[in-house]
Amino acid sequence: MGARRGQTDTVLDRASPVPLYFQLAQNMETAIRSGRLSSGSHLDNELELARQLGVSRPTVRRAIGLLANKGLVIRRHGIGTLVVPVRVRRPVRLSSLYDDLKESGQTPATRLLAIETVPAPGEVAGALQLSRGTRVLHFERLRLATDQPIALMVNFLPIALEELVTEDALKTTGLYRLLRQGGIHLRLASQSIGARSARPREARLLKVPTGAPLLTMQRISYDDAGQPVEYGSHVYPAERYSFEMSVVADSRT
Amino acid sequence: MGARRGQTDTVLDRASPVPLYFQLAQNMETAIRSGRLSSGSHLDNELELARQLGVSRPTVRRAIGLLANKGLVIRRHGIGTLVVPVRVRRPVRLSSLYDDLKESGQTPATRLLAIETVPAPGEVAGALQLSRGTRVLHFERLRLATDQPIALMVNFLPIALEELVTEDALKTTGLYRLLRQGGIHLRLASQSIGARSARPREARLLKVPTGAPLLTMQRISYDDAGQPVEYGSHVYPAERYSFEMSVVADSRT
DNA sequence: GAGGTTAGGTTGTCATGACAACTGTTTCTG
DNA sequence: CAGAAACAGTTGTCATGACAACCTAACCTC
Repeated sequence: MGARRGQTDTVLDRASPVPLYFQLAQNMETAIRSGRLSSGSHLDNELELARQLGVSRPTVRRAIGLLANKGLVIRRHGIGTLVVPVRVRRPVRLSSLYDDLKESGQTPATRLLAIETVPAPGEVAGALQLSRGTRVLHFERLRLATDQPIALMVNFLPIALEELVTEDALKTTGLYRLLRQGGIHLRLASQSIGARSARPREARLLKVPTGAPLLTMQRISYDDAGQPVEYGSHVYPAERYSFEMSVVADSRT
Repeated sequence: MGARRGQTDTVLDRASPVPLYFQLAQNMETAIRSGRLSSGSHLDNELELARQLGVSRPTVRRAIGLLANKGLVIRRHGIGTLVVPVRVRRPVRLSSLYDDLKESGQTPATRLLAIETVPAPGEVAGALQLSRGTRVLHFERLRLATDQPIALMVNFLPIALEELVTEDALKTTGLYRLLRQGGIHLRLASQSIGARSARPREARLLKVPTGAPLLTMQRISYDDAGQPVEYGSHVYPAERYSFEMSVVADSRT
């Protein structure tokens, strides 16, 4: 016996606080990444999936919509939904380098070079929407992956976060995880990626020749309420770091 | 007389082929960017908006969802939806450099350095899912903004597009616009942003010193059907170019 | 006055139903 | 045999209704 099951051999938990469409999307993503749903194959149609899983079609559509936004599947009007060839992606997102490294199996380490409060320089004050000279929390970290330096990060935060972001905490945890633990939910960031030559101090710290090409990123992060929470200016040795991302075209879905 | 109107002084056209939620999202985006909806202010609640506009709540939600994904508004459960401070954004998207330049008021120009068919190098063959050595269309362009070189772009396309992407067409139009006109809808791209030093030829073309830092981008674009359509390898002089983007955190919306 | 409780308003989730629009195939027609 | 037309199957759009979860502020109680 046992009900006829389709391609998604999953069980949804209606008692869970996690929404059904989200559970479903995760299950499908797992199925795709594990190869249970092979590249290029058609998904069952939406009505059929809804019937199999005992949910409504909008719920199925919403789950598939998430996957489509991630670029894992492609919908085609009149045709169906197909699974995209899986590729390695490191999407640009609001997560910490620490998490990313851990996920990829490397052993991350942090050297805290400085932590102090300073008057905000002009650019920082503008970014954090403070008046110039307001004292802010400033720190500088050197990030290593398997003993090789991969990032030099300078950060400025509003002074109110001084108690949350402490010296000890920074040595063992990434900044974003810290903020999340403190109940601060980052929702939005604007960032700029560029390049320039390594200055002598940077070169020494990152163990590259002076003048070597560096990737640079400036980022301003905002929380739930739209308040700026962090200004970061990071540099990465170009031969050891790059940004991978997948981009989905504006489709009206 | 005249019906009471809320913050979105808009008219929706039910006869238009453009979906209502999309019309609404565009109207709201215009209102936000023009300042008619000021930063930090609350939007009317969803039911109220639905009533004002004569549409259903799901339609309003979908429109607001689009804006939230773009980072223009932030939704807060139990609170409402607020307008995010407007900032200059150049989101990473599937558009052409040509379009971007035109939008920002510069006068773009293109010098076509080469166009020919060649056997696909290994990396290109892999990207386009062809067997190594298959002939592909290859071309190289130098892009200028107000007579200053800002990008050196190398592209490889399947040979089938030879008739669409011609020498004359490339001189006057961007590649992406060309493809769109040819009925090819790009839906997805995976790209990698990095940096390295300028080689002599690149330096000469881009008018920077040899060894100067360059931003690099590799991109593979896929169409509707998930087929790879283009492989591009571009370099930008770091002092004249950077990637601006806004990132929205994974929220379950 | 401080703290907990309640009420009202908001977004979040989910179901059901209906029809439109698009695609590929089959069938019909000339 | 070729082209046009009908058809079946799919995703796209939109409406209505209901309840849950969450936040703020006012109120009540101690």
